Amino acid sequence: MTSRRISDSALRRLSHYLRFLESFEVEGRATISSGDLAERGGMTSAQVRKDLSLFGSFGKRGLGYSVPELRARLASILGVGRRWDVALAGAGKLGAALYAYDGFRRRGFHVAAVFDVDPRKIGRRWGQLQVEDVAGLGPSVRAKGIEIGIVVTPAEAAQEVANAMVAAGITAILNFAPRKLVVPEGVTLRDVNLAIELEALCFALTHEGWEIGR
Amino acid sequence: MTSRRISDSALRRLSHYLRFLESFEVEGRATISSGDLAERGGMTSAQVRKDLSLFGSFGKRGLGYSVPELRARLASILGVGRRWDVALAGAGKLGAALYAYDGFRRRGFHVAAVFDVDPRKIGRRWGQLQVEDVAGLGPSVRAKGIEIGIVVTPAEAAQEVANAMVAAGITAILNFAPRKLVVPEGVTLRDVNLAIELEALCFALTHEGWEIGR
DNA sequence: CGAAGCTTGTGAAAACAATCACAAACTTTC
DNA sequence: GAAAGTTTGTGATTGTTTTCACAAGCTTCG
Repeated sequence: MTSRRISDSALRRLSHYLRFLESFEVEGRATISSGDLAERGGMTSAQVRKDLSLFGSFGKRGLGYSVPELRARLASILGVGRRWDVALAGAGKLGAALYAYDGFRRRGFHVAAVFDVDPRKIGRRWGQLQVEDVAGLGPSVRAKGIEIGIVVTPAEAAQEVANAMVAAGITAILNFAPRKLVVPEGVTLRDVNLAIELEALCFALTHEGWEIGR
Repeated sequence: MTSRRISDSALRRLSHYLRFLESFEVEGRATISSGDLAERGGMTSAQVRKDLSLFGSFGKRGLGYSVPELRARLASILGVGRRWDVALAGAGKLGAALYAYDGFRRRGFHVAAVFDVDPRKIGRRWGQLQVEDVAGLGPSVRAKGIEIGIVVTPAEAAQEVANAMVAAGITAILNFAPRKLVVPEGVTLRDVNLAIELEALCFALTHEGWEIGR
């Protein structure tokens, strides 16, 4: 196992490149230069090339990159070519919004199970699914071979739910609860904290003239 | 105004410190050291001190920081002491979830207007509010003195809505649409792109042994 | 084919961010 | 009130990420 490392910013940029390439492909473009990609995303061409060079050399000097090839390579690098089954913990409004979010489906993310503690919610139909009791998260996740968990519970319940996910073999968690979760080594955790994003906006409004870096 | 600069990571950490201090204050703690804060947030004490020192010296050597004082200082630095009025563009499921999200309200963010293009949605009651026609965004935002915009439209509509917000004088935008928005100098834009977060998880699942930095 | 024109891939340099380490200043203890 | 113990604030150092800059390789054109 060659243990290497990529910065979060670089990883995000790869996702952006993929999106740009998809739209360029729809427009029927055959090749594209690092400069074009950079312009589209507001970065520099050197950065695009450095990012891509982390994973090999896909371009042709004098010509650029083949749009379909690079798109396929990026998809494969990011691991989005296939369907990923996702478990949603928390059948509230945010959970429902994510469940219905078309962008996920289009990217291959498929909500395969929804859990909640609330007896009034358990058993309700969500499309093809039925909201399950979070007490049965482990067996259900294992049975369905789910690999990704999304935590959309209130802050108080988040850690417990994350523990259950980890115990069920999930090694990738996206957390929306405004609480710092602790997960064991080997489990990838990402946080989306809406309050923090808004606070950054407040900061900008309050400190005109300050620049917020990278 | 001295134009300075703060890194995005440092700004996020300030938000975290604020949250930690609030919970420490509830627990009745009078003072706290940089080491305690660091432990709570999984960073180093030197980092905590460096972050805080960007805005002054609030601590007492040998003792640490006064919890209520530092809490107040951070709130003031971040600009969260007051109420902020927010315009929500997009009355879909995600918009509804954000509207109902209690974490916002508790932090002083108050949705003061909701907009949509869909005639079936326009006019519907959302709590105290009524969904307005996005065509009237400018006047309504101006009349209500709204300073923060949240874009929760489909990708295709996002840029147009952002333009309208900017034209209406909004200088801070939080964008949930999976589309890179272009805003003029002086407007702060932050993106929350759920697909990108999930793709980062896929990357981790696909590349076991790779580390995702900072 | 040879020259002109692009564009990649990548070492080297620069910019930026995190950590170290320690003097200075305070508190507590005896 | 002196000594021991804490903890801050910050220069210096180390580590990471971005940008620069250019040789090498490919395409196009006459």
